[in-house]
Amino acid sequence: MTESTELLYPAKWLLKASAGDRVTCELRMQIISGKIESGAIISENKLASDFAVSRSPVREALKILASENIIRPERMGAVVIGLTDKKIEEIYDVRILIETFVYERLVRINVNELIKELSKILEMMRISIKYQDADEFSYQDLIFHETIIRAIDHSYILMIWNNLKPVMESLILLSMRKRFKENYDDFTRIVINHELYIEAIKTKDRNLMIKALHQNFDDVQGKVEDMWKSQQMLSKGVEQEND
Amino acid sequence: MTESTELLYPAKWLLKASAGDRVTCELRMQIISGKIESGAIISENKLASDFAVSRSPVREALKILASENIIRPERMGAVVIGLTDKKIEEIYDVRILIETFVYERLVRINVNELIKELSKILEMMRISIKYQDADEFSYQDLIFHETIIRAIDHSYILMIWNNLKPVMESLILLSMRKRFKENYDDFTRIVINHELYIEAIKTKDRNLMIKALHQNFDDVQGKVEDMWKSQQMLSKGVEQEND
DNA sequence: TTAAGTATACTTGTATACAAGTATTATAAC
DNA sequence: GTTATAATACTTGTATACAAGTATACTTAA
Repeated sequence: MTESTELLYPAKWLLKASAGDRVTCELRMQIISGKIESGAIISENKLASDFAVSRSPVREALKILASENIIRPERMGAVVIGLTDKKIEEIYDVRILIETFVYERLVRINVNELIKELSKILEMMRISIKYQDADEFSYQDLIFHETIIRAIDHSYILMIWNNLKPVMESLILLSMRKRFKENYDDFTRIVINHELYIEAIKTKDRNLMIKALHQNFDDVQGKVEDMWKSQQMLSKGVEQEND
Repeated sequence: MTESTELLYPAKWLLKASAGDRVTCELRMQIISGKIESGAIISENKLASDFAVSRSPVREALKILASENIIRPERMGAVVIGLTDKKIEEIYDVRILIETFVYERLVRINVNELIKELSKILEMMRISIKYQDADEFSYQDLIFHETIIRAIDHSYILMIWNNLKPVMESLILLSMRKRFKENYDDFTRIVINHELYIEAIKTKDRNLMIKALHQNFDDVQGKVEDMWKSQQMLSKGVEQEND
């Protein structure tokens, strides 16, 4: 078995992280990128030796990935589920669901601080694009949406976001890295989309909000799916020649 | 410190469970019931000796309870957050959110099997009431709603439910036990509410669905809150007696 | 009495050891 | 060759040991 020592998850995001977190993030990336294929059976001992850590942090990682539904624990070993097209659509179902809920709350509160914060993040996104830093851009993109969600101070909506976030993060990382290489023009449009977001929140025009939201997701969803499929092909390309 | 050896979580639900699960469920009940008060600081070592297990299953429990937002890990020890009125309202926000989503899907699919399954569960609920088995009733109540959610085969909506479920379970257990003793008549109304649910799904009348849903939750929400507050008082009263 | 520094008793994170159970493989009987 | 049984090499769950870091308390100096 050929083992690539290259890490998929940004190393700088794990500087102060525990071994458990490192294994969790890296293993998640390997599963979602397709480096570890769906259906594969993984065991704690095997992973522990692969990552050169003990079973303790690996157990922690497997518990988390199981709660994210990308692995399924069985009698002996866990089965890798990974992501399907259907599941990616479902993720965006939930994002639209909670962001719609959030917007309904936002129109009833003062959003001045939020607008300022979002503008700042958008500036950061522009810089990330300028320097072609895909990982930083992904980070800011996620923070943008998280900031909106946090604004309504709703612990269980935030909980849903937190449960969704890691898988989203992996997906977006993989997608953005590819787009920076092959579809650099996409990012101009993404920035415009986010400007629309801010405008919709500022004007508190409900219809504009809904429109911006769906426009963003409908657009992004297709893109992310395409990119993800490409990524799947890419990673499988090495060993797969049929079709 | 006075320690009650009485378990809050139904022992029969943990017959084949691991020590980790046992600690998780019991600790969750102790926090939500108020037996362990909000603001209390808990440490792995202390809990391990309290539950007479090693730190391994305790660590597992704390990770889960932290993801449920009822404890907050800090530098040294974790702080008990527990549930506030606001958080209980938020739980029901999310329940309404996802069940509304689920209903929108249900009107587009065949619900014959679902109706049959729900009718069966409702029968079980009636038996539980007849024999005044609060724990069994709570279980069937949760299963009723979970069955509806599972019917649309949506992994991320189900994930939200699964994240919400344990805390819901604890809340409902505490609420139902109290109501069986003090508000036995409530259950007639609960059964009628669930009959309405089934009818709304069967007829696929969207307005009836929404109405049934809100009627059920608005009603239950107030009740659960009241009962929860009473439970808080109750458990604190007992503790004071023991001092 | 007060302030600073050190000793001690905690804490978590990780590695390792052990027990109990399960799947697989090898062996023996037919 | 086929089937039943035993040996084995795995698996997870739990306990324990150890390392590194942090808060607390005590001691000592001024």
